[in-house]
Amino acid sequence: MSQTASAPVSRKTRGPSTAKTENTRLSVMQAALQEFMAQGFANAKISNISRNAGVAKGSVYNYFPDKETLFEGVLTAFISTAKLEMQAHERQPGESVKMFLKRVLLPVIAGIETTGRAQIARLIMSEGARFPDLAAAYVREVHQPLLDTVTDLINIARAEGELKDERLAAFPCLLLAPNWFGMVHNGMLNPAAPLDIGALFEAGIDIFFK
Amino acid sequence: MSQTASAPVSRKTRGPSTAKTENTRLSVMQAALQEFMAQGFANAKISNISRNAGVAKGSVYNYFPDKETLFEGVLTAFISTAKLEMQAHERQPGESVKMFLKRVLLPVIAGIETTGRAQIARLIMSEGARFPDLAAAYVREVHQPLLDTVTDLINIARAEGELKDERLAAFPCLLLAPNWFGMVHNGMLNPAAPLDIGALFEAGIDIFFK
Amino acid sequence: MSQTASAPVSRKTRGPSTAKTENTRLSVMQAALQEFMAQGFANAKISNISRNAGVAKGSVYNYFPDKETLFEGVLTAFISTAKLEMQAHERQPGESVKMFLKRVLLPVIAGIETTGRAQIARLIMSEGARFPDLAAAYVREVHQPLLDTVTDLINIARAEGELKDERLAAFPCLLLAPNWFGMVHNGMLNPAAPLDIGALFEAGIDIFFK
Amino acid sequence: MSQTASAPVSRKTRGPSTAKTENTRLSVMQAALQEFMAQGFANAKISNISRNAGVAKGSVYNYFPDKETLFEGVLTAFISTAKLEMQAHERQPGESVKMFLKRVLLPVIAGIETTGRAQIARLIMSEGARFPDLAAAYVREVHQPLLDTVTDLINIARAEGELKDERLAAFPCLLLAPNWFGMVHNGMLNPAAPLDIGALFEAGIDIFFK
DNA sequence: GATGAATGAGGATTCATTCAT
DNA sequence: AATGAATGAATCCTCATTCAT
Repeated sequence: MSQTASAPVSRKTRGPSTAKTENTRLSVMQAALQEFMAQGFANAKISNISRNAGVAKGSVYNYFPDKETLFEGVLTAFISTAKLEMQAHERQPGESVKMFLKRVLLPVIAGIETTGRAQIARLIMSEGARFPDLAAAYVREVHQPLLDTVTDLINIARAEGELKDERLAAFPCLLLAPNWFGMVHNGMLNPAAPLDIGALFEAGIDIFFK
Repeated sequence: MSQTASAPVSRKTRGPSTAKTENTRLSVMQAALQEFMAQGFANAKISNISRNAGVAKGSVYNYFPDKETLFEGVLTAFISTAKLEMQAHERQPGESVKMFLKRVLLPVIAGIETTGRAQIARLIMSEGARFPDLAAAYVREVHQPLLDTVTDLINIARAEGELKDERLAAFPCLLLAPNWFGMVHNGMLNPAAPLDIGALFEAGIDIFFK
Repeated sequence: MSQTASAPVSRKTRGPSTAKTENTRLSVMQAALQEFMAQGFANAKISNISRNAGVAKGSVYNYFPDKETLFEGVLTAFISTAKLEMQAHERQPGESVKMFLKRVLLPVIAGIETTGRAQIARLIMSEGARFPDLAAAYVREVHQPLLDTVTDLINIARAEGELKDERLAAFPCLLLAPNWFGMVHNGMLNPAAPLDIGALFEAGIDIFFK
Repeated sequence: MSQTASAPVSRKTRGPSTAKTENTRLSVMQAALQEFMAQGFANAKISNISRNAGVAKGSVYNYFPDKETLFEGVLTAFISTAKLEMQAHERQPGESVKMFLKRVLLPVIAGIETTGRAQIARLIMSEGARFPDLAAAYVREVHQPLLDTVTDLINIARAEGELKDERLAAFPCLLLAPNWFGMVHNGMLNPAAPLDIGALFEAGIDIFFK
């Protein structure tokens, strides 16, 4: 990294440009994500993906050896994207856990439908049973970290006397359950009358934290 | 069977063949439910269903015109089965809503995985987006009635002063959210480490009701 | 190689790039031969050939317009290589035809598996029906010359009284038949228990020449 | 077999007739054999096979799970057919081994091209390297039994003093080598000028047996 | 009604070949 | 000349559905 600007590292290799290649891969992945989210794995068509990506059918196979790998690859990639970077946030001096949750976590949850996170979670719900590795990746990358964070906060609240009830500490996932119900409701049970997941989550916070 | 040939009862609409037919229809439906629950709609094979039902592949089509109708028919039928007959229960004199919930609803929820109700719910979660009518039927027959019952109870608890917080009354579904999270967890996120949904639900009751 | 830079020989048709080009062509041909021998025509992959040749896939097409031409080109070239240079050898004074065959031809036949000749012959056997031109080239360049040589020798042996039986003269190919059987056996029928083609051929000589 | 005509055993089961089914299987197998012999495995098209069999493409898969199994199944079946039933023949009193070979084996070999045996042998030669199980089956069912028979006869001829030379006893396959060369010649090297394999084989017999 | 062989539309996948860089 | 990503025709295989028996 001590290299100065006078040393142009990226010398184009011969042949097709690397940039174009990366664009193609990205197009394919985005088109695939759309198709899988809209149709599910079994109903998704490679031909739809390639068409929407603006490439030939065979091009998809230049990047992923088969449909299954494409599915897992795309989902895994977007799962990483979906990671909530909670650890970057700190409680401010004198801020209660409840306030911290509302300030930091609530906006994220409230935007779950608009950022695509709910879509991914629903795809995991739909296909997780048939793609255990994928589900495991989702849990490892997204669900468990969030649950761990929430668990820590609950324990802190207990220690600091903010939280009297020990039940939530026994089942921290209760704090997140409203989100899951909301996503199920909005995507599967009754998409015509979607719930406001932010409101749901906030109500939960209010109840759990007295 | 003690009926002799001398008693040829006139029957245009009902006969011995009808009973056999009904048995066959039932075999097909049960086999279909198993297959759909295990594989999802797209991966379910009519041939598996007919084999497990002990009939020929073509016979399935004597009862259901196509796979989709079979799916919706079977699910709809078993959804009715899954209805919780809460209305048959009454609060006992002096019983709090909380106690009533624990006495009547908790056992049902606790057995959700063993009675097949969770399986059906998960199938709705997996396929609901692609079968809105089915999802609507599930909501109408199962989810909404339960939610209505719970809502009523919450309102009663509020009215009787048992429940101080008005948030639960605003979002009664919060009471049921833990169940949904549990079903998602056990079926899709981490089947290897299933949660005790009964315990989860009970903890929720304890927290929500003080 | 001792030529210095101060001797820029004028060469319009030949240049440094030509040498490089020839090397590339040779790499491709060798890799192609290996691939075709190992996989047969239909199963051979251009991508394997280019990889093993250390060039890009497209470069193969700078030298051969298509797979078929590559196949025939490579085989034809190596067929020439496989030519047995029998005509360079002379019978020594007093040497019987039988002795001459054992001294000159037997070693060649005995080494047929290790020199790659058997591999090429087997490729001709596998693909000859689909590439008649190739088979014809093989016959013209390799098989027929050997057969002619052998025929001449048999006639000489007959004339010189070394060979009493006229049947071999009628069917000189009988002398070569053991080789073909050996190659079929070793490559197609039972590669796990290869025959010693040299021994087979020698036994044939011994029997044919009394 | 003591059953009289008054006991019609074959009662039609419900559904499609078994006879038609067997016809279909046979059509498919024959069409497949033709296609594979004409094109080799890799170039054979299932669509050609089904068309020539007069059935739908999918019907082929009712009998064989995939192309490879079809190939091996068909070949294996016809290999059994190709078995030479030599053991049914006995040397007549006073008949020399040589005469016996000419009376019994020669006609079979002479008709090798017209009975389809040569075609099958050539298919084994073409594909044996890629289908070792098939080659093994051919050796086990066809080649080895014939070689064993021939070996026995050679040993008998040796024992009875008809055959002086011990070389043939050491390499009995030499007796069969002319056939293989003939098949290679006629199918792969020079189909335009086919050899008379019967004449070739007979000349071999004459030479080997003095 | 029951049967299961036959059907063929549909979709995943391969790979020789092209061509912009 | 060299490169290798892009192409798409070609082919295997699946499986819901039909229908003669």
